[in-house]
Amino acid sequence: MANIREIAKIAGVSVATVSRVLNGYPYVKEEKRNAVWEAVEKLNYTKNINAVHLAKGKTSIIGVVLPYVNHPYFSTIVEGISIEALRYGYHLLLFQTNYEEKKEIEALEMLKMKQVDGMIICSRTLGWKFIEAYKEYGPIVLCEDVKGRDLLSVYINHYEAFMLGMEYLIEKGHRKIGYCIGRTTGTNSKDREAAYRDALRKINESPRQEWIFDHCLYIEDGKRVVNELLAMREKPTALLVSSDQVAAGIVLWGQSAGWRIPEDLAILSFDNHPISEALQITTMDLPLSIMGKKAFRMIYHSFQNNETVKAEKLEVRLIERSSV
Amino acid sequence: MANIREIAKIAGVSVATVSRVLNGYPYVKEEKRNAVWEAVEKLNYTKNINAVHLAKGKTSIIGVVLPYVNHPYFSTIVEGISIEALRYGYHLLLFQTNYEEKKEIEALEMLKMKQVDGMIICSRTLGWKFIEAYKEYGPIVLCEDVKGRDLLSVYINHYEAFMLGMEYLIEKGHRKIGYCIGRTTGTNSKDREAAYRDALRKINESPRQEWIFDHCLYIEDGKRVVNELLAMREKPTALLVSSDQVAAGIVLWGQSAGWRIPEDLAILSFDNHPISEALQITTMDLPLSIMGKKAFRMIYHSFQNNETVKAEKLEVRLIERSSV
DNA sequence: GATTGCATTGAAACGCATTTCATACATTAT
DNA sequence: ATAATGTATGAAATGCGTTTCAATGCAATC
Repeated sequence: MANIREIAKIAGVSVATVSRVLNGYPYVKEEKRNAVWEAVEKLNYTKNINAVHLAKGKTSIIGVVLPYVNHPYFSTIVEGISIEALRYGYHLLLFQTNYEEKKEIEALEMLKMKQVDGMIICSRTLGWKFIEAYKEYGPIVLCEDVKGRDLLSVYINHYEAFMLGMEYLIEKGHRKIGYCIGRTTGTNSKDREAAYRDALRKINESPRQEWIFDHCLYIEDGKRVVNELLAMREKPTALLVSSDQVAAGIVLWGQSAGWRIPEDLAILSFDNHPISEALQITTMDLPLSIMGKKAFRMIYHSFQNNETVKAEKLEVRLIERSSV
Repeated sequence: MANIREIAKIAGVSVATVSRVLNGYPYVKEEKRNAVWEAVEKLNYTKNINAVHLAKGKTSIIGVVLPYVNHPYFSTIVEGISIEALRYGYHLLLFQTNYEEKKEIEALEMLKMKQVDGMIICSRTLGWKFIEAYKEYGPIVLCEDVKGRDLLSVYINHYEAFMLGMEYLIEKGHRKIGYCIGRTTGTNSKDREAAYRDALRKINESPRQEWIFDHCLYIEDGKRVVNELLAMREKPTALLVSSDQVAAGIVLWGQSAGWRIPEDLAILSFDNHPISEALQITTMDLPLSIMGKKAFRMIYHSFQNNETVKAEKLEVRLIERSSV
């Protein structure tokens, strides 16, 4: 493939002039400009973008770290990031980590190696310290409350959101409440657990381990939850479910086990994914796509080195339907 | 940031030796090797990966072109690609196109510019010719039947799959059959339409335009379909639905309109997404994750320039449940 | 007529790792 | 003892676009 020097030779100008033409800079005579474009045409030339990246010291690529692409929670965030990235001429490099620390570190290393200009971490398992060690190489935004640490953050206050949910259930008369969560580690999960415990404490109920269902991510996990519930002597009367997907699974498999929702089991879930509307599940609307967009913008602003807001909290709201 | 020359200076060796150490090549004395690693440690050095990309002429990045990340059909393919890419040390650059030609071209240009070593096109709107023009810059695999064209392809024969579905519906006694599809253009869609028409012809029914529902992608599109059906004087008795998501929407909103499935409306859909199991929807299992994996492997093989199979057809199978 | 300033343009340096080629020494085979 | 291998190492070329700096040409200002 041709390079800029060949173009220069054919067009009878210097490489600097070719570069000027290619990048639309002024101060090039019309005729030379034309000569360059003609040579470009003739040789079917395209820039080698890796040389550009090297020379400029940046790539216009943002890394996106997430455990699974295939979960609506994450793919909605990515969608948001993607829309905004396109608007500003950025591309997205995907790092699917499966929550393995090694993969997360590899992703961060890509920031240090200048593979990406910035990083959005949708969810992580790696400790703070580790991540902070990389922020000198480029902006990193996390989709969680960083609790005052010096990292960028766009987040939903899951303590508040879960508390809101708990209060709603309690207000509806529930006292025996369980919950389903994707994992028990991670800021978001810890916050939710704290809200759960605090809410129960307020009504003098103590948390019951068997009513806490871990590893609930996908619709089919709802099936497992239903089966476990069926095997229990004492069931909760309500469940807070961290994902509409799982909630849908619980509702559907619960119904096929003969349960009426909410009479036999009330469900309050999170995300406000269209599936919750289809099933009339009461859910907490989480602005995931917006979270993605804001995460991108935060990175983008930090490139313009405007004084950026370090952390931005997004509001949730309860969508009352008929599963509670 | 330090570079390889500084490391060489500090370690008292040449840059070539540093490169050897960094890349684990033999023929370096133990002591020099150690000296290099020490210098690396001391300067907190990391390779500038853009220089590596430039020097090697490749990036170990594969481009993934798709219209929407946020649809289970595509995110499942991406998941498959991602798993396999990770295994072989490749990364994924996402190109969300929204089916805009301009964006698809931009993606292909990235192949020419050597931003990516190869490209997987999950779905496209751009013509063949255009894509073929880029295959000289790297392997391109499409997730559709390329019908003998000289492009790599991993595909599901949607004519057969749709025909299978039609025959199943017909066998169950249906003659008034409609279908829902994501878009009407595109190889896969055209193939499905052909199967639909051919199947109807066999039973001497003529296709009815109002029973063909376009733009059906997400669960909420099912709502629209139900509403349109409710407004019809003569409804079909069965619907072939190209996505489980839409099928789920139809089943759920249909039920809330008082329909019994399959008595009032039979539904046969595609994907075998877990939602179809939860709703007991009869569906055609499409090996989407496998398609992603195979697409990646095809690219990978073409790098090893083994003689590669140019096209691979994947089998589908009907999962009988109770929506027909 | 001299000075200031903008428009044009190219040489060369820069960003940085990889890889080839030549060289030097140490072994092993003949 | 000599040829043939293998080990070890560095200089220099290579991949390629961007950017700085100096220089030249030409028009406007004083």
